[in-house]
Order: sequence, then C-alpha cells, then structure tokens
Amino acid sequence: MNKRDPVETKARILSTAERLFSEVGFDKARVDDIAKEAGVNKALIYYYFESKDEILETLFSSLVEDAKRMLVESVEKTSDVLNEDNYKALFDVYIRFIMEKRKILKVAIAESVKESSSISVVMELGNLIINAEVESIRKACELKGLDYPEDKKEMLVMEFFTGLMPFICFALFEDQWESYYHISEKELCEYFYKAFRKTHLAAHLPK
Amino acid sequence: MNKRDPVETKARILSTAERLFSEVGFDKARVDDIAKEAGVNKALIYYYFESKDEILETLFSSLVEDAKRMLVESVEKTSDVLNEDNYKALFDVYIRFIMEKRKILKVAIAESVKESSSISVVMELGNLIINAEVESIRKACELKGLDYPEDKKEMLVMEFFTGLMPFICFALFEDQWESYYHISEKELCEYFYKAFRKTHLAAHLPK
Amino acid sequence: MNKRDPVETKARILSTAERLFSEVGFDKARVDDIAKEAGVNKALIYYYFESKDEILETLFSSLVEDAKRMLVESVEKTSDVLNEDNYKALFDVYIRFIMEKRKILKVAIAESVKESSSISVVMELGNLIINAEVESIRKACELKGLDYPEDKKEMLVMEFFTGLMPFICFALFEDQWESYYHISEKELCEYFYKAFRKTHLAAHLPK
Amino acid sequence: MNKRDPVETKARILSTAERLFSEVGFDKARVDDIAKEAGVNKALIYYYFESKDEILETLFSSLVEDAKRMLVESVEKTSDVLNEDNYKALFDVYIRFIMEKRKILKVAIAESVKESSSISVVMELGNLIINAEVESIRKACELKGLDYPEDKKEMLVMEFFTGLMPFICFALFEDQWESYYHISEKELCEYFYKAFRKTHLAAHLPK
DNA sequence: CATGAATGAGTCTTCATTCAT
DNA sequence: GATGAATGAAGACTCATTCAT
Repeated sequence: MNKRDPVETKARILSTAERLFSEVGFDKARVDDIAKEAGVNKALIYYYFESKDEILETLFSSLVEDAKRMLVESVEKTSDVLNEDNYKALFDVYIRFIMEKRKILKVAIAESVKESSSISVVMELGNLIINAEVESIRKACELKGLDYPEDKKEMLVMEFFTGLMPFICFALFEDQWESYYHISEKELCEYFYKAFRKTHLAAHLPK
Repeated sequence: MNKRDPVETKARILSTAERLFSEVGFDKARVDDIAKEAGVNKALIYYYFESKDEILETLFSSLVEDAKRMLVESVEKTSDVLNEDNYKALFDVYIRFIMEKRKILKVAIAESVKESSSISVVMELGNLIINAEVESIRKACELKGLDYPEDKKEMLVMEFFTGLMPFICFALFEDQWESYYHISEKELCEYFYKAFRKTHLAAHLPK
Repeated sequence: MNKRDPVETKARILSTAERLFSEVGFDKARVDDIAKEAGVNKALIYYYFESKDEILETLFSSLVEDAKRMLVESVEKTSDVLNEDNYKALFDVYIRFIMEKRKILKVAIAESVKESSSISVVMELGNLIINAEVESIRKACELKGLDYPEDKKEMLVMEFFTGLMPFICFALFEDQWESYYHISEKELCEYFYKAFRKTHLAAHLPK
Repeated sequence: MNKRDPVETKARILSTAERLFSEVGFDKARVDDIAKEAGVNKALIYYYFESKDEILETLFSSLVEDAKRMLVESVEKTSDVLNEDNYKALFDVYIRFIMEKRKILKVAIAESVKESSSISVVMELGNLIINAEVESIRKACELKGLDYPEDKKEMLVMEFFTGLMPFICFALFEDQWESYYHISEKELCEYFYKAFRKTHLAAHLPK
C-alpha cells in the first residue's frame, strides 16, 4: 500500500470497489466505505473517477478487455482438432477466467438484469464470447472437411443459453452451493464438468 | 383500480413494487414511486407492509409458493413416460412459468448474487425445482425397471446448472436478445427449445 | 411557530431563507442553517421545495408579484396631476416598498450581476417598474394636453438608471451608510429625498 | 502566455479569477477552474496567494488604487470651470473607468451587499469618489467666488445615490440592457448621458 | 517555480420510515 | 383505511487547501 504511487492507488480503489460492489451490490455500496477500505481519502476517489458510476464502467471495461484477451489466448493455445481433451482444456481456461472474474460478474449480472440499463455488459460480453465460439466451431468443421450446415442464430442461442450461461451461473452460485450443499469447490467443479460434458459438449462432439 | 378494496389495493402495491424493483433494482426503487405509481398514499404502504424489505419478502414468498404449485401441477399433468413429447410439454410448462415470473426473477437473481444475502431465493427455488426433477427422473427409471445408478449430487448439479439456469437466464435476457439480435420472442423460444433439446434433454433421453 | 400548519411552515422556511441569503449570500447560505433557524427538519425543506434554487426562485417570484401589486395600488392612490406633493407621496410608497424588500433585493442584485444568470430578476423587475412609470407619465401629459414628445427608449433609460437604481441602491446600502457615516435611517431618507427631488424628480416636474 | 514569467503568471491568475468571479460569483468560482483557465497548476496559485480570499482582496485593492489614480488624473485634466463641456469630459472619464472595471465591480457589488461583509469595497470606493467630487465642487465654488452653503452630508448623499450609483449600475447592467432591449452599447451610453445630464448634472449646473 | 497527488470538512440532496389527524 | 406533514440517518459529490517531489 504504497502512498504516492498513483497506479497502485487507482488499482487499489478499483479492486476495493469491485469487492464491495459484489458483496452488497452496486447501489448499497458506499463510496465512503470504498475509501475507508482502500485506505484512501474519499475525495481522492473523485480525483481519479468522475463518479461512482464511472468506477463501475471502468470495471466493466476491464472485464470486456480481459475477456477479449482471454479469447485470443484460448484460440492460440488450443489446436483446431475438436476432441474431448481439447474441450477439457478449453473448459479449464474458461472456468479459470470466470472464477477469477466472479466478483465483477456478479455485479454485471445484477446490473444487466435491470430493465433500465440500455445495453448490458452481459449482452456485450455474451456476444463476444459466443461469436468467438461459433467462429471456432466453423473453422474446425472447415478443417475436417465437414459442412457447417447449421443456422447461425440457432448456434448463437445454444452457445449463449446452454454454453455461456451455465458457466456464468457457476461463477455466481458456486460459493452458495458450497455452503448450501456442503461441497468443495473442487468437487463441484468436477461435477459441473461432467454435467457440462454430457449436455453442451456432447452436442458438439461427434457422436 | 378499485379504491377501498384492501385486497385489491395490497395486490396493486405488490405488482407495482415488483415492476419497479425489476426495472431499476430493489435498492434504487423508491417507496415514494411505488406509492405514486400504485396510486396510493405512501403511508398506506406501511400500513400493509412493515418495510420495503417485507414487500420484497412477500414477493419472493409468492414466487416460491407459485413454483411449488407449478411443480405439483406439472407432475400431475405429465405422464411418467419420458419421451420427447413429454419433455416438450414439460418445457412449455416451465417456460410459461418462468416468463410469467420474469420480473420477480430478475430481482431474485440480482439480490441472490450479493454475497451478503444469507440464503438466496434462487438457491431455495433451485433446490425445490432440481429435487423435484431428480425425483421425477428417479420415478421414471423405477417405473421402467431401469436402475438409477447415478450419483445424486451429480444429477443435482446437472439439473441446476445445465437445466434450470438456462431457463432462468432465458427469462432474464429474452427481452435484451429481442432488441440486440432483432429476433421475436416466439422465434427465440423455438431456438431455445432446439438448443435445450440437443443439450440438456438429450442427456436425459434414452439414446 | 405552529407545527403542522403547512402554510405557516412554508412561509417560515421562506423568510428564514430570505434572511440567510441576504446575510451571507445565496451560495454561502447552507440549507442546514435554514432548517435549523426555521426550526424544521432539513428534509422538510425538500418536501416543499425541489432544491435550494427553487427556494430562491419562489422568493424572486413573490418579489415580482408584490411589485406588480404595489404598482397597481400606487396608480390607484395617486391622482394624475403631477406636482410635488404627488411625487412625494409616490416616493414614500416606493421607498417603503423597497425598504421592506431590501433583503431579497440584495440577493436579487447579487445574483443578477452574475453573467451566467440568463434573464435577471432585476431586469424583469426594472422593466416592470420603468414601464409603469413611463406609462403614468404619458397619461399625465395626455391629461394636461401636453404632447409627449420624448423618445421612449430615452425615458426608459432615465427611469431605470436615474430613477429606479438610486432607490434600489438606497435599499442595498442604507444600513452601511448608517454605520459608516453615523447617520440615522430617517435622516438619510430625508437627504435621499432631497437629492432625488433635485435630480430625477426635477427632470419630471414642470420647470 | 509566457511561462516562467512570474509577473505575467500572477497577472494571468488575477485576470482569470476576475473573469470567473464576475461570471459565476466569487463563491461559485472554483480555484480549480481558475487554474485550468489560467493554464497554471492549482498549487501555483497558492504559491502566489494565501487563499482564494486573498485573490479577491488583491483585485479589490487594485480597483481602489486605480480609482485613486483615475481621480487624480481627472482632476488634473479638467479645468476648474464647471460647464457642460467639462462635465461631459468628466462623464467620459468616469464612464470609461467604470466600464473598464465592470467585471470586478460586479463582484464588488455582489460581495458588498452581503450583510456579513464588515466594510464593503463599494462603501470605500464610494467614499473616495464622492469626497473627491464634493471637494472639486467646493473648489469650483470658491474659485468663482460663490459661497458653498450646502450641507456636506446632503451633498455626499446626492453624489453617492444619484451620481455614483447610476454609473455603477450602468456598468452592472449595460450588457443585460443590450440583450434585453436590443440596443448597442454606444446608443445606450448616449441615452445614459442624456438622462444623467437632465438629472444629476442639471442639479450641479448653474440654472 | 511548478506539479500531480492527497486531504478534511463540508454541502446538497435522498429516502425509508413515522406521526397526527 | 387513508393521508399530508414531518424526521433521522445517511450518501454522493465538492472544494479550498496542503504535501511531496
């Protein structure tokens, strides 16, 4: 907690805000508390950010940027052959990303769900991810000389609601599952992979 | 809008609150606005409800009660034979229920996601529904003389994350999909069924 | 200080605000202090007024309304013959009005002087008064069979800068003259009348 | 805008402050904005001035000093014979001075009007000017062998309220007259001279 | 001289809730 | 049941001023 290190200070404000937003919700989170818990003066927050809203927007932008980076990297890493091993590798990349971002994802969901928010981050993020997915599926088919007959919209719907959403919901409710069903994160994650493999992945893998 | 009809008045307060909560979020929704839009005096709201929180609790209780009723009815309606037609019928019952409750579901998700909320409605609701599902699967297996070998926890995880969550997310984001991808509710619902059938349902149907 | 008498309460807020605005200026006056000194809860102020600005606007509107009333009454009272006695009577009506409104006039001047305020109250008030004056002069000339040859704009300028402004400035600085030159209000007022008679009034009276 | 020229920098801060104070009022003007618009770092302002108040005091002092200089010069320039031409020349000197100082005069009036300000600049300035005026009148009388019978206080009142105040008010409201009555500064100034000649000056000129 | 970062003390405004009728 | 008036406790945001370099 180096004072007079602007970059570090700004980062500390952001991560404290992220935590508080996810703990009590954006609206209930108090700027006073962010300041106190980040160990900075409240006015300093307004030196770096125009408003409480701008803090949230900054966090959302980072989320989207990180997602883009993650998608690029995941494409580079995974070979184009679609088989169970590859899917597992991809699953791991995604689950790691989503669990790392769980805090801000909770906030994103809570805010996106409000009918007042014009274009929600979740839609933006979703669009990004499912398009990447559909594209990689298309490429894989091409590579194998398979035709790629499917309706693109249908694929988008499938990727979004049965692919992405279970992942995000895993991030949202994993901790509650832990305490509600007395299950460890590791165990839950394994069950989740099994379930995901039998449902969404099964639809992708050649029968 | 019958004045001097307590039951109707209370219902009007509840439905107005539900709408406002879903539109702007529970925290941002003002009791003043609920009063104004319900056409009642603000103090009257406090005659019917202890607090703003109690309004939300009432709405959540109704949601849970309605879900229970829906589950009972769905069991009565559907025969025990598990085939595609039966699943489609069940799908329709669920989708209708979830779309009807989309407003309060949005609020439920937004609130459940906060780490401060001890036991979230979504977990309660989820537990209810996935247990019913698992139970009906068990019965179906029994009926057909099949053994029911699966790990129960695995089934719960599957029902929750790849069965229920896509449904709920459909309710949450259906309207945003409409405007983002210029697609009608009907069309989206059809795509969603196709996707759901190929993934979650496929895992249930005998190969 | 009757609680639960809305009219009286609102009036008390307004007069307290008027006093504080004139004492320390609109910007430095604190809503907290208005509340405290008016003996009401701060939130009650916002129950009656949208904002601090609206309080000021209400006060300004009252000032304009009162000025209109005063002008109507002054026309009714004074006969159309323009002689020294009539002018003295008119002077007294004006000086009484302006001294009664000195508090809000101070605020009005301070605010009007800001280049940001689009149309200032002082201009509005000035326009009202000088037009009434010019009109009454026109009538008087007509009555006496005199022609009314003067350029109207010139008259407006004269009424505003050498008629109205000395009056308003009297209201603004009377108290400071008292303490600076050790002179009583009565005495100062007499001097002021003499000066005003020799200058502005002299220009109106037949030579 | 020569950087690294302390004198010029300080002057730039002062003139920017003067402009902002007159545009939005002293209280609403922000040191941040003065810094930004003067193109200097905020902390530098505090290197040159103790406080925001000191900036204002500096501006007020300059105003008083400049007024003194102007008075001395005006005495030197104008001969002691009081006739219409001399008065017009004096009028021009005054109007030029007052128009040049309109910005800070607006601030001075706004601040002087507050009942909290112990001795206001306007009273100080007024005292300065009206004493000079009365003195020059006395000299002129003496010169012409006329007795100078008048009550001094009466003369002070007259000079202040019907002599100085119309001038200052001209500076305050000239721009608003322009836009309100669609009149040019030149035209308005001519009308003002006519009005001033018929009222205040007429009282001074031998009949 | 000059600057980016930091701070304390406000200041307006909001809002759930209650009171008196 | 119903209402207009009243309140306490906060909460977002501001701003003159100072510090460290």
